[in-house]
Amino acid sequence: MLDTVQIKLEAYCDRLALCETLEDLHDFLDWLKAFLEVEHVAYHAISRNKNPLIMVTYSPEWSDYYMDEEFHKIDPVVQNAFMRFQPYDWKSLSWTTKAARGMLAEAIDGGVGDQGLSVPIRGPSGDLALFTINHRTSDLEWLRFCESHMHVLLLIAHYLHQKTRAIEHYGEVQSTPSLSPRERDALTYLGAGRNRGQAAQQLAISEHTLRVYIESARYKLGAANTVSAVARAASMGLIQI
Amino acid sequence: MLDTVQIKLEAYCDRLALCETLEDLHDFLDWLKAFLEVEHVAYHAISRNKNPLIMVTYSPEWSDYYMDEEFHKIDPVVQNAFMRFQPYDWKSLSWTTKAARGMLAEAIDGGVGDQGLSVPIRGPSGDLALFTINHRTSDLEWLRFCESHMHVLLLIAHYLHQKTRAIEHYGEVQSTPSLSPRERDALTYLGAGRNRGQAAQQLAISEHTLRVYIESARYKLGAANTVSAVARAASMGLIQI
DNA sequence: GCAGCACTCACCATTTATGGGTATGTGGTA
DNA sequence: TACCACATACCCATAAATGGTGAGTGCTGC
Repeated sequence: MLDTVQIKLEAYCDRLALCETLEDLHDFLDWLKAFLEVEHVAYHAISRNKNPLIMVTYSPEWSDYYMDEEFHKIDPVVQNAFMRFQPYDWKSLSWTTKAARGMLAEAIDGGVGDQGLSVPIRGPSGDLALFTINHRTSDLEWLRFCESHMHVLLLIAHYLHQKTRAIEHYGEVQSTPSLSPRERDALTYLGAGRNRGQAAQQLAISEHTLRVYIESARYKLGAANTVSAVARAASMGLIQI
Repeated sequence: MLDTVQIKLEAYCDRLALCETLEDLHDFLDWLKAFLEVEHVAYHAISRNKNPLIMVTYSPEWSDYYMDEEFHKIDPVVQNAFMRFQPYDWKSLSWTTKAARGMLAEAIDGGVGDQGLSVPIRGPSGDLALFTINHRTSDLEWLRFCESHMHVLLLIAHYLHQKTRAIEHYGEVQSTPSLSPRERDALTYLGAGRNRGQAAQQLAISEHTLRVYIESARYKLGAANTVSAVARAASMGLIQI
């Protein structure tokens, strides 16, 4: 494990720049694992417009078993990704439920190290990814490693996610539609729990007019109904609930 | 303007660590402006549970005018924050609309530099902030500055946002409710545009049962109706649309 | 072991939303 | 200047959601 903070980010970025496909990225993770001198690195991406993307250096057996068992639904590491901003140590998570403890035990049997640090990364439209480093060492040494590498790990996670987005064409496909002010207003009031009558009253327009906005927004968002339209607008950040 | 990449992040973090209130943070921005040797720095935070938080080193006149005119609704810099992952140069934005061009002209009259770089930062629950540096110089010099400081600016933005979240107690106050798996499933299908009958069918449960989940989720989320519940869950990131 | 929570199923009357069609004036953009 | 997107307004038949009430099983943490 590296003892110094001075990991050459240039070397990292240069190596990352060589990647053009997901296979390249997978090779890159192996390289990164050696570069950081940790036992495993992992990258999980969750995006609404794409299938989940998982790239790990864990054994295929453990990965497959993890997915078959749908462990992501109980894994505190994954669950916390939705709530955290700062990178978090696996030891800081709540492993109280029986299912979580069982999974952890199986993971360690499957070759996963007991020390882990996960870096959440967020992009537009609810785009969420998790970059994880995993190792097997003493608590003290791990703590020192994490503290001294925090800056670098944040940047590594950011650039890795950026590269993945570029390869997967995340930015292009999203094409966040632009809603008119009135359409935003309409969806905002509906999202706040008002029904159409109340929303129309608060916007000082007729309910009929309000409906035009809703349907227009629904069309723009490609939503099948009002619920979906409001949900999409909310998750895209087009409206604030 | 600094010519080298070697800004001491330690100095930055040490200075930031001294901040305990929003006033401190405002002073910090002034310090940071001098530290980076740029004309202005700005921080805008948008969170659904909080009032928008704006801290800038622009003149109070321009800031007030900006808010009075609600320029954020037409400002391409702000609008792009919702769609971008990477830091973006103001020149890369679309200034085609008359309103945007007019605002830009007024901004420059108001003391804002013509060169700008904005760094979007995202936290949990749709939490979005924007860290901006602003200057008045040649395109070439600005480009070199931005390229050479990209790493540092990303980290500065991250830590600044982290500090702001800590001071504003973003993470604590939110108290994101925890939905049961079935409740999440129910809201997810509804958010995807299914009606209750379809959602129930896909979950292989009766429509009556589905309703129990919806109402339970609505109660947990404090939502007045289904639309609001789905919208809140979506904007909190509890479900993926 | 018990309390609590998650999950499952059922009915009925009332309120609300939806889909589809049609029309006009205004503002900005190409 | 021609066109397009936006904002405004209306009707009607059908489909869907809501509110209130009740009850049983199984797992889990204290």
